[in-house]
Amino acid sequence: MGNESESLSNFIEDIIGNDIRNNKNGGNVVTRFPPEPNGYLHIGHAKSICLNFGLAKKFNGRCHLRFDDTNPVKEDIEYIHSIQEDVTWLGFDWGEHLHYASDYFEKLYQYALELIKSGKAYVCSLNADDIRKYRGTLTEPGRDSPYRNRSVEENQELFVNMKNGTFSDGEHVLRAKIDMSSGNLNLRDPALYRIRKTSHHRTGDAWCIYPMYDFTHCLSDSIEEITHSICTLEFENNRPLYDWVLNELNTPCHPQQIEFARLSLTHTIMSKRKLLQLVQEGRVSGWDDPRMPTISGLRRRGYTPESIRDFCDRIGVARSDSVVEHAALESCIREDLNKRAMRAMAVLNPLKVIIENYPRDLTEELDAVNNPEDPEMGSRKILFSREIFIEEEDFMENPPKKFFRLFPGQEVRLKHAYYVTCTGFRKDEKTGKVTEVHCTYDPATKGGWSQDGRKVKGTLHWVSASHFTSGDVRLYDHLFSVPNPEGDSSGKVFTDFINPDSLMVIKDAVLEKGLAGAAPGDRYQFERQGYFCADIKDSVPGKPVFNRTVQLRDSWAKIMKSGKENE
RNA sequence: UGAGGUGUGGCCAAGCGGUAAGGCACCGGGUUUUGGUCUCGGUAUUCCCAGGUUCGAAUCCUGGCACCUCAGCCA
Repeated sequence: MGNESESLSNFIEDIIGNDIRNNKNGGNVVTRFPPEPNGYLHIGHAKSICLNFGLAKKFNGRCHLRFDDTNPVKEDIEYIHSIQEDVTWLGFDWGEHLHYASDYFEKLYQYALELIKSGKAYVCSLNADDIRKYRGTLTEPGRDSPYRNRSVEENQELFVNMKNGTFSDGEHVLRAKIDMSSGNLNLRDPALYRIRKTSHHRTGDAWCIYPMYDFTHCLSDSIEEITHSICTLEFENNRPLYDWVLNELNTPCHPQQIEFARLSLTHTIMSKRKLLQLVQEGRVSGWDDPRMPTISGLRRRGYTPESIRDFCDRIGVARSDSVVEHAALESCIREDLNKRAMRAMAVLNPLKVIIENYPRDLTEELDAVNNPEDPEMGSRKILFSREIFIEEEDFMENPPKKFFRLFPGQEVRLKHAYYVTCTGFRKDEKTGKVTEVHCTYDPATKGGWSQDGRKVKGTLHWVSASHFTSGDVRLYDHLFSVPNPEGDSSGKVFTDFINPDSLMVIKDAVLEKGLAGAAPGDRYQFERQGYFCADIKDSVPGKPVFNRTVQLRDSWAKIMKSGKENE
């Protein structure tokens, strides 16, 4: 890894660079990636992972993986496993620094006691509804809770009893005593601890009170001696609270919170809640459905870690809200796979071609280059015979202008094989569908070359009709048919925009024989079509199943499309 | 109408007072046994708007406008 060229520096690197120059934090750089284990990681997280681990690498520091597991009702061990797998797959290593906020529960509890002792926190016995009413609104200040002035002793006793399970959920809450009239609502005596009589996936029933994000995150950062705590823009309003907690308490250090814009991608969604909904409602096959923007979905789709890292590099890091076009992601995987994917021929919608002057009982072995971009990948043998399959769309009875594939009288090249000329075809009288095409071949063009210098405009991929393997091919498209599925202008919800054609399954496609040996996860370019990956769950040698990662650029399709639009 | 942010081509994004990088997308030429790749060229007289400072402003100042975030005992 790491062959990505050093991307242009961003504002965060500038800040850290300055800090190092000023010997802040003794010149150390320690970052962290702090996911909550309540869902699978997605491409937006990849941006954060690349940023945090990338910064650590660039400045010779380290990056921790820390699970922000303070809400047992939403979290699960399954997510802890998947997150570690995904970060590792992306190519990053947290070394010894795998941490859990839950490991700090005791320390956090002591800090809370300290805050109570100094009169900066109190137990509030208002119910959730009343707390909201007392909070005021965006434009009106809030009012002090009637419990705001309980004595330190009373607060201590109450809090200890909260911890001991004396009370039930929602009866009390520990609050910071800050400023009920602050313009920043986060400072209007935010809740620090709540009672939750739920077992935690790691601490079991050891606790019945759980700390809130604002209390936990800054202290966890400080405990781990994080120097730069990087998060997304929506936490900007929480920064004053982050700083308040660290200022009021006696902590190891005071990390600097820096916010950047989260990633949005067109034609998909990034909300974990909505992705979970897609999974739960069975709209997709799971978190790792190849249409999902999750790391596991992209992996199954055939994306490489390198391509995702390159993408994160290209999109940059800034503070303005942005929506990156999905085409930018596709460009990255095409560039990567063009260089490394083995070529193969596969016919998705077969149309039989009979080469009339080719001997009936002859089978030839022909050489096919594995990757024209990389001679070191060598070549393979492919089988040719009198009857072959070509792509249905590569033949037209009445072609439009500039169609240089097969049609009556036209000569084309069969890739790696021969020049053939169409002499006729058969059609189903009822459907009007072409059922077979007849050609003659020129024996002097073996390999696809003509000694007489005769040029041919079209080159088709093909597979011998008596030498092939069959397998299912899954053609994926955008999960959503509109660029911004979140748009609720017309009262529609995101599921209304699900693309009904996001998955098209081709049963028993005609595949070059060698493809029978594809191992799960193997990636190929099917000539003239796109990049495909043998499914890591469903593909087995001998009966392969391929997922289309991305199509090749198709300027012919573009011409046809714009032609239709201009009609 | 409170507080905090952001506005540079279709989409990202550099730029930090010296005369608009780069990528994606798009358009056109060339090469090509993938209508792929590669390659060459084109695409912002202008940086949300209006004033001002300056020899000189996307960069500094003033005033507007637009958009985003915040009223969970979620993170």
